[in-house]
Amino acid sequence: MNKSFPSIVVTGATGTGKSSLAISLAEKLSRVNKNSEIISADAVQVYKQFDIGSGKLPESDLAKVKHHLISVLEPQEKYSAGKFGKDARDLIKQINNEDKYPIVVGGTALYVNSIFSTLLDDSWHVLDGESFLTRAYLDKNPKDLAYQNIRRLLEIIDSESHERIEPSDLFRIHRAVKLALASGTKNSLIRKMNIPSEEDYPTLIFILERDRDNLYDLIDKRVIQMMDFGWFEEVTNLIKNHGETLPALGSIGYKTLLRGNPQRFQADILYAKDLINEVQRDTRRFAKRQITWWRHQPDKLGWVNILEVENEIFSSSVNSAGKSFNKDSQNFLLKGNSEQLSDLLFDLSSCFFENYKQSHTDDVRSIKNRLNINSGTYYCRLLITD
RNA sequence: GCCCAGAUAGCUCAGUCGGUAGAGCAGCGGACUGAAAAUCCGCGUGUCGCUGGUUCGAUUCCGGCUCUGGGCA
Repeated sequence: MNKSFPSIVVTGATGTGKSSLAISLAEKLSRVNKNSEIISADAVQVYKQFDIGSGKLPESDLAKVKHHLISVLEPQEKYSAGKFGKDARDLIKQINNEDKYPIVVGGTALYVNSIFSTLLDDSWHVLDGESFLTRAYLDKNPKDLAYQNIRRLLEIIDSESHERIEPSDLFRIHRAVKLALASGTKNSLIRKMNIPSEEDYPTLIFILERDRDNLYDLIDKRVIQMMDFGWFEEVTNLIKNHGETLPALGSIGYKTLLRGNPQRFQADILYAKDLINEVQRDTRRFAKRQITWWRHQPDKLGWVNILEVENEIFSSSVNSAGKSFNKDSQNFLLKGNSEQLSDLLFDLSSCFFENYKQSHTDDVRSIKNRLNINSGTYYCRLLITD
């Protein structure tokens, strides 16, 4: 029997309130004897000691529901979307096997996708950029790291990637070269060999949205709050204990405070304001990138909007909850305040799990038959209005 | 009250010897396949303070008005 492992995902831009919404969802599920556990999909929250700036909820909140993949790595450890995908899939299986319901929560889009979508298969784990060939060629020929040379190298060994990648995107050029050298296979070829695993991981994805002004306002306020909570001291301690080369120190805010002068921050109000403004701006830009991603990603990956498919599973839930939220048929999204949407999340999630449980007895495909649609991934856009 | 300077994009400002305008920052749009809070690409968004005059044509020159700085009283 080819068992599949269903899960709920709560994602969206930073500042939309994913984490607390997920906890309230889990609490509601537990009241009807559906125990759930939360898997964080956040590239910074995985690290210990990155607490304030990564926006981790306080211990008291985290303790309400079992959380995974938060504060599990030492600051100096390396992590990646591929590792996350494997970790998350293992956890989803494990949680399902205990007859519980996994809720994936986080804003790291590639991590979310890596669970059930078209990332590389596990077998490519060996390509960690540490292979013999990679080291032998790239790291011992630093000259070839120079822009022109590495582009030419990519053109020779993988012309398709060379075409596809923006000439100035050194980051991706390096990676394509490393991948090709390490695997002996073209990156572009590997991409074609990807095995989608949606069928094994039927997923209902909630994409949280807010009006732009509202979101930016929340972000600006949250940054100030983080500074009040001692974000600068957090960075200072990280540097003192581990140096300045930690992987997560390159992330938003941390990279700004890394350059900052703590004494001057205390003494010079204008200086402090400049630093804070920069962190706020970077966070806003990040949110904008996330919005762009989630605006287009569902179509690109062929996910199914539950409002566009009037199927028997969701329509009853969507319609019966009609009094507590607004269905915006024009934009295919649901509107409501946090509380209303939390109820809706609960309705749709229990419906999704219930249906799955009934129909997957011996064949994963039966859930599809019942839904009468041909994908394992459904999504729903939720506009939070408070 | 008088004198001087300024008024142009969301902000700071440049510019047009008269032919309806451009930089930085902010912003907006997009990409994204194992570092993704990363990395990269694209886009000026405008009653040139208001109002008369000169002119084929005024944001530009002239007059008046309003506002904002600074100075003198």
